[in-house]
Amino acid sequence: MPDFEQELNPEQFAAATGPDGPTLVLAAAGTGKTRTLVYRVAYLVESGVPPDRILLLTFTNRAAREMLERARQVAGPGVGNVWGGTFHHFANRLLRKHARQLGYALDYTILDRDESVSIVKNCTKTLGLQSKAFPKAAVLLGIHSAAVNSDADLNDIIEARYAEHWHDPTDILKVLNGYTEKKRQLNAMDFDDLLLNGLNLLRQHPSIETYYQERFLHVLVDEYQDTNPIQAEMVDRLAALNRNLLVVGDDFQCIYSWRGADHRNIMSFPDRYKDTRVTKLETNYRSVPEILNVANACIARNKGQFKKTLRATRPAYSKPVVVHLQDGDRQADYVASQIAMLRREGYKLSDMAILYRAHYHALEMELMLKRSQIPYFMTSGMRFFEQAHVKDACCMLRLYRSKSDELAFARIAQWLPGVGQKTAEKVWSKLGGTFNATDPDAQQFVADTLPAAARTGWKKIAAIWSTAEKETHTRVPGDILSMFLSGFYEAYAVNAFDNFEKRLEDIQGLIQYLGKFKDIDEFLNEVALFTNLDAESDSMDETEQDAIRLSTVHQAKGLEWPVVFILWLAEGLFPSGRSIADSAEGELEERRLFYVAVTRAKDELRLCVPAMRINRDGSPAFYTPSRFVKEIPPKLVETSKLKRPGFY
DNA sequence: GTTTCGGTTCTTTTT
DNA sequence: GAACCGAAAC
Repeated sequence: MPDFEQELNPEQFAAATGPDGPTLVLAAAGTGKTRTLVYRVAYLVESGVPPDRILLLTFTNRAAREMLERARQVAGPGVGNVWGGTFHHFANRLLRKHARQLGYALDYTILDRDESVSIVKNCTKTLGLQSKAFPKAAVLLGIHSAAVNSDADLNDIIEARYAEHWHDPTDILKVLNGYTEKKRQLNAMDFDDLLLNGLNLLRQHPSIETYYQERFLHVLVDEYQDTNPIQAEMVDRLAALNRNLLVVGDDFQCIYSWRGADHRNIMSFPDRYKDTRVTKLETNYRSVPEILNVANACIARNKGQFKKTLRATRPAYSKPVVVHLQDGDRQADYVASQIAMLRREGYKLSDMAILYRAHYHALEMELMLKRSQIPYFMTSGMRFFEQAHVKDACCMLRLYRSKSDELAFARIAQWLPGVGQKTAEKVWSKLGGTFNATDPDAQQFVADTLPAAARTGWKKIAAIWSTAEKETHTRVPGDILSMFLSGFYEAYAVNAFDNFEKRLEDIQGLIQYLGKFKDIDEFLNEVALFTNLDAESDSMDETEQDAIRLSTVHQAKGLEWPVVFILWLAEGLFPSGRSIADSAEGELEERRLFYVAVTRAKDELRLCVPAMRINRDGSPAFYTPSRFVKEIPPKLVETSKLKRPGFY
């Protein structure tokens, strides 16, 4: 039995070893929130709670994995049976078991963004509504998603968004109803459906709800400030019987309200659970006091929050530096030279991170790192599993395992010359909506139905499934993809992509990655939910090299580095122009985002304030410094103006 | 009727 | 880069 009292500070100890019942842990940044959760899980297991009756909901799958790994080190191997993961992941797990109750087949597919967009586009076209004046598919999906995630009425959302440019909601509703129907027909769910259906399972089927209420003796929720109403209701329902609900969060760090997160969930928690024990974690172990001073000054401007003040434990070090720069290139120069300097001081590249508001803000920085041959990791805007070639490979597996995956069929068919969307649709309807990839007759039928130019290619693809089926007892999942590469895709990729080498390497990486799964189905059931961070921490790259991290602030949530650079602190960029235009709430959330960025840093913080940016068309745009920089009391930072490159 | 190709436009944040 | 649109090519 570990000595909890010795390994935790009094605040953490109280939270980790507290009695049953509703508990709210207000954990300011860097106060050992993860540590507390880890020890709470370990404590529960040590106290005799069966691990598989504990549910730990986290913001990323990686966070759950890391916490459970650490808890295992404290409390032993049994911890591995704790249910852990994101809300989407958990809902998926329930639905893979019970989706029939809601009218889905259990092998439903999960639609990613692109697939959702193209379905909505088709609906718009079918209804004859496409025009310049009609909202684009992505916008429609945004409305739909906002309605689902904030548990609001579509009409209200439409009214709020189109207060100025009024759209008749009937057409929008028509399209979105079409989208819903099509998803049903495809036996598919989008990300929002996972959450909503997961909740509906509990709402509509008392026996299922009771089963899980009894099953989970303890429910723990991380990053509770970023839950939306759907997620909050799901948690409330799951914990309703045993009432052993422990939520951890920091209202200062609520940065996802744009996707329905409502920090009122955390604010009102003590009201909803009258006997809540509230523990505050305010002792910060992460950052030097100079950084905390900046963070505290920043967040003090946001009113209406739980009062928390970060208390420093580390000795004084040096003040964060505000650097005024001419433009993005100078900014990149500056950061590169600082990296070199800090490395000479003994920091590793993996001790440093470069954070920014939006992916495209990293452009000059990335080029500079490439030129200087400084290795970097970047979770780019495009996710690994959303890239065309990776989806191609996945569809190959999907159609092998499913007889009704229209989307996978259509994707595969369109690799073939002379086949586009229409032809793919026709063949699929002639198949009667079902296709068995390993059935020679079905393969032949498709060959006969396709245009002549497509037949050679089709036979190559079909042969892969047949071979896989025949030799399946000796083969691991990745082997199908190896055959796919050599038997078809390499030749295809060379003609289809200019950077085909990179893409083929990615598929090789995917083949490696598949080795982690029991079988193809286990992989396919969850692939749509994998994020870059998940894939990365599973080290898809076999080379674990020292590299600097480039990331959006959102993706940096929960992480920390000794050295942090924040780029593009200019009005309109960070804070983002769109956000502050949207509503008064926008500025508050941007400020919380800045707070999150600042509190990632342990030792060194550099705030970069460029004055100019070259637009895409080559014209210059001039910027004033970010309000968040101007708000910092001058005595809390060092300020330097860099005029000429080379003199840092 | 479909597919393919080439030129144009625009980047918030993500499960 | 990649999504969109219009026009050429099949």
